Amino acid sequence: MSIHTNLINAIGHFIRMDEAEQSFVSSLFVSREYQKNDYFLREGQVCREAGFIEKGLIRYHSIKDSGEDVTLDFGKENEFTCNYESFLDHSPSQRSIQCIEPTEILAISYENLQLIYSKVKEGEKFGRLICEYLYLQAIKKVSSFYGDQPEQRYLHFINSYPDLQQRIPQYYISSFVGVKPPSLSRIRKRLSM
Amino acid sequence: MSIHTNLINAIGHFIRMDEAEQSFVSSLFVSREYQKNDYFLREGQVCREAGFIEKGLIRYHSIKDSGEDVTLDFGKENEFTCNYESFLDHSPSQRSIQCIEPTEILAISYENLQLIYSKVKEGEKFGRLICEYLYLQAIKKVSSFYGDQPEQRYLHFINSYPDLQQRIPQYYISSFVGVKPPSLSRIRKRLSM
DNA sequence: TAAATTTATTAACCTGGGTGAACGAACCGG
DNA sequence: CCGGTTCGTTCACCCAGGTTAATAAATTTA
Repeated sequence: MSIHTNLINAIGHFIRMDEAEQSFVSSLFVSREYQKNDYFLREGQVCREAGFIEKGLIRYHSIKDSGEDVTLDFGKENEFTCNYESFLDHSPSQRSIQCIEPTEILAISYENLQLIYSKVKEGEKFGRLICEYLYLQAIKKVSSFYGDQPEQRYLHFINSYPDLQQRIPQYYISSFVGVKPPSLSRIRKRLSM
Repeated sequence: MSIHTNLINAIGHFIRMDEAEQSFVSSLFVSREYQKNDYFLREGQVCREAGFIEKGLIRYHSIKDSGEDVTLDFGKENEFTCNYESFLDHSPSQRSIQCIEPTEILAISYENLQLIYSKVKEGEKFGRLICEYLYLQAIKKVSSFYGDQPEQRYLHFINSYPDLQQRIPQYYISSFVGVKPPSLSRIRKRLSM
C-alpha cells in the first residue's frame, strides 16, 4: 500500500512519525477530484473534512448580505485546507471553498483526525501546531489590512504569490485586495507608470 | 497555598484538571502589576511570557513605518494575552501590549507553559484549544474587515464590547476601527441623527 | 473561424475618509 | 481655582475608491 508522500512530508514539517504512524496517517485520507469551479465546501454546510491540496488552486470566499462575492484567501498545492471554525465545532460554515483550477485534495474526516490526535504519539502536538500556523496566517492578514492601503496590499500579494498572479483572475484578486475591479485597474496603471 | 481561582476557572473552560494539576498549574504563574500606560510587551522584544488578565484593560498596538500608532485589539479581565507569534518562535514582537488601565496580569513563562503541555494530562489539548480560540478571534476580525465599512465596524465594536466603550479613549477606538478621529466623529454624528 | 460570453480597462461623476487647523470641553497639576 | 495639556468635534479642501456604463480584449463555444 503506497502512502501519500507529499502529505506525509507536509505533516513531517510539524511532527516526527515512525513508519507505522506514517502509513496509519496516510490511510486515513481519501483522494477527491474536483473540476474548475467545483466546491470543496459550500457556505452553510458543516465542514466535516479537512483537506490537503495535492494539486490545483482554491479560493475561500463568502457572499455578503449585499450579495457581493468576497474572496478571502487562496490556497495551493501542498497546503492544508478547511473551514477550521466550522470543522472544529460543527457549525455551518460562513464561507465556501471553491476550486478555481482542476484540483486534487486528500481529505480526512473529523473523526479520523481525532484518531491522529489520540493514536499518533505527537498527534495532539500536530493539531496544536497546525492551528498555530493557521493563526499566524490569519494574524498576518489582519495586520496587513490595518497597516496597508489597497495599493500596498496588492503589492504584497504579488510579492508573496508571484506564481499565483497568472493563475488567478483579476476580479478575484481585486476582491482579495479589498477593492473593486476598476480600482485595481487604476492601481495597476499607477504602478506601471 | 491559595490558587488563582479566576485563572483556573478560565483554563477549566478548555480542559479538565484534577486538584493536584490545578495547584501545579497555578503555581507556574506569577502575578505582575502594571500602571496605566505601562507595557506588558514592547514591540521589538521577544514575548517570553503569556498572561492572564486578572484585572484591567490592555490594547495591542504597533507603530507603522509612517510612525502612526495603530491599535489592533483590546483585551480585558479573564482573557489570556501575549503576542502568540513572538511567544511561539521567540521572534521579535511586531506589536506591543500596553495597559490602558491599572492592570494585574498572571504571567507564565514559555518554559513553564511547556511544562503544562507535558505534565498535565490534557495540557497539549489546552495548547491546541487556546490556539484554536485565538485563531477564531483573528478570523472574525479578518471577516469584519473584509465585509464591513468603517461605520459597520464601529457598530460592531460597540455591540461586541458595550462595557469597553466607556473605558477606551475615542482615538484608540478610531484607530481600532481603522479610521482617523475626525472620521469617527462624523460616523458617530451620522449614527446619532 | 465566427459569434457569444466573460473579463479587463477606461471614463465621468459621486461619496466618504484623510489632512490640517481651529475651537471648545474635559482633565489634569500647581 | 486657574493655566496648561489633552481630547473630541467641526470646518474646508483634497484625494482615492465606488458606481455605472461603455468599450476593448480575451476566452469559450458553436
